[in-house]
Amino acid sequence: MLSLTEENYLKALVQIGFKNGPELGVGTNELAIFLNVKPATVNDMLKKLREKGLVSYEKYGKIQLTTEGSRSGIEVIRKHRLWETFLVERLHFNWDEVHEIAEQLEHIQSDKLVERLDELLGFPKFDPHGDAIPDKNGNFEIPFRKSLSKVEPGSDCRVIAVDDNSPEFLQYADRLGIRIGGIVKVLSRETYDGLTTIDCADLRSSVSEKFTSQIYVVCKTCDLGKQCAGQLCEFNT
Amino acid sequence: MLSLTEENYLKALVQIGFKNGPELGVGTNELAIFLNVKPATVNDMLKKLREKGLVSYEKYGKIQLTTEGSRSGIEVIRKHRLWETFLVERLHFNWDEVHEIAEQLEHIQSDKLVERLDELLGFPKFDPHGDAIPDKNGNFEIPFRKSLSKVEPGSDCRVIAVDDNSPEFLQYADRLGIRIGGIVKVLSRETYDGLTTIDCADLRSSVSEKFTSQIYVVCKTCDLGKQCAGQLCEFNT
DNA sequence: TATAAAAGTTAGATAAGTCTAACAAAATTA
DNA sequence: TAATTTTGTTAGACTTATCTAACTTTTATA
Repeated sequence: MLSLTEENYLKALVQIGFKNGPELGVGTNELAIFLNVKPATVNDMLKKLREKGLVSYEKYGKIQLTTEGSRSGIEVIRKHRLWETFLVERLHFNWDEVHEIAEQLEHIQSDKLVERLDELLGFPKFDPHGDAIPDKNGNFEIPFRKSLSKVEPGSDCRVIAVDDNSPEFLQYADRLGIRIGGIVKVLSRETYDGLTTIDCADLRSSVSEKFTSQIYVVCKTCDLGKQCAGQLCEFNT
Repeated sequence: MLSLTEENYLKALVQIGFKNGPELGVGTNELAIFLNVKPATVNDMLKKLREKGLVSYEKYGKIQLTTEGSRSGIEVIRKHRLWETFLVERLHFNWDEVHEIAEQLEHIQSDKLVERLDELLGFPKFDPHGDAIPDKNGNFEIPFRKSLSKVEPGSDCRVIAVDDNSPEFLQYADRLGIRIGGIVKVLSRETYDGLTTIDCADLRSSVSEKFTSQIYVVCKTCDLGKQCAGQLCEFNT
């Protein structure tokens, strides 16, 4: 049985692995910054997780999840994303309100509860931020996608995910008319600083690269999270 | 902000108050047994709760909840019972499976979540065990009711609540055909040991006083949790 | 390659919630 | 009412997860 804290460490390691590639391993400092604790704290916890067979690492080396550690971390992510989906779809929360609550709900211990929740929601593959929900075996779809910051001016695209779940970011996105499944027209981009002008839901906005890099899109004829059939898709290159 | 442990102490004090009458106060040992910890532990926690203005007690005296402590304890009970109702009504759990999970869910911090859940469920007044669910102001109905162990042989009655939420008890009740809202015919009772013979859902059973004392009923023509109009109700005396 | 910077480790401390063992007060009962 | 039992308290210790400060190893750079 894992403590809440242990679950958070494993979840963090999985999440950092998603970003950097799991084969690279994770450093003590990196994990400390991610979890907002001190490196010394991470070091202590690592010894405990290693004892339990959840991570492998040697002194001054990189941290790697074991199969078991990865399984547990992915399970926490599965629960988080299922609860977020429940909160938005069944309790009518906005997408910027659910992250904090799901941070609590993800630690509820009951396999049966998770399976029933999954069933209630119709076995969703993506959560309200467009992130893939692992199934009960830990498998999930990694859809073809592109960062909005890399889309050629002149293209129309469909938002399928956002990479920042903070209320600040999500409320800003809301104000610009950006939502999962919505169409964004990329009008132009400054070469100097990457500032991009977009049309979205009848609103024209100029947005920073910091912002556009957090948004993932597919071509506008792609279905949610699915690559276009054939070679016609402009994103498929 | 209360810790999970503090919430459990306050909830326990409210629950013991429901049983004994809140005006009596609660002893250190009694609370320790209820929470399955040692009296020394309770003593320490009491000092902390007193510091926070949640309980009042003097050395060697009885513990009393303050208004604020009572409000917090009732809120935890509200959340517990709403989650139990959700688990049974929306996720199709049996009544014997929900207590443990609700023990975890009751500590999720989000007022908005609780209100939305209440709304989703249609502002229920009773949970799957027949216990009253406090509303958002902490008010709840205390229905007129009688213990099955005190019902006169020859009477027909309707089960409205059970006082033991353990899986063992609830599964036993299930096997005998007892459920909230169901009719029980009391056929006879031994004066020696209180053993009662009942008919329920076409099953005849003999059940101990330990068992019948955990079951609350109204007269069979009473609606769930409501006293009969007029003076005709046989329980209304 | 020598040195400075960054990353990682160790030792010792703290707070929350728990325990045991010893003791003190209150309640019961002989 | 005196003795015994029950109830409640205190002191000191343990565990988990965290910290700071000092130190070591690795990496980057001048």
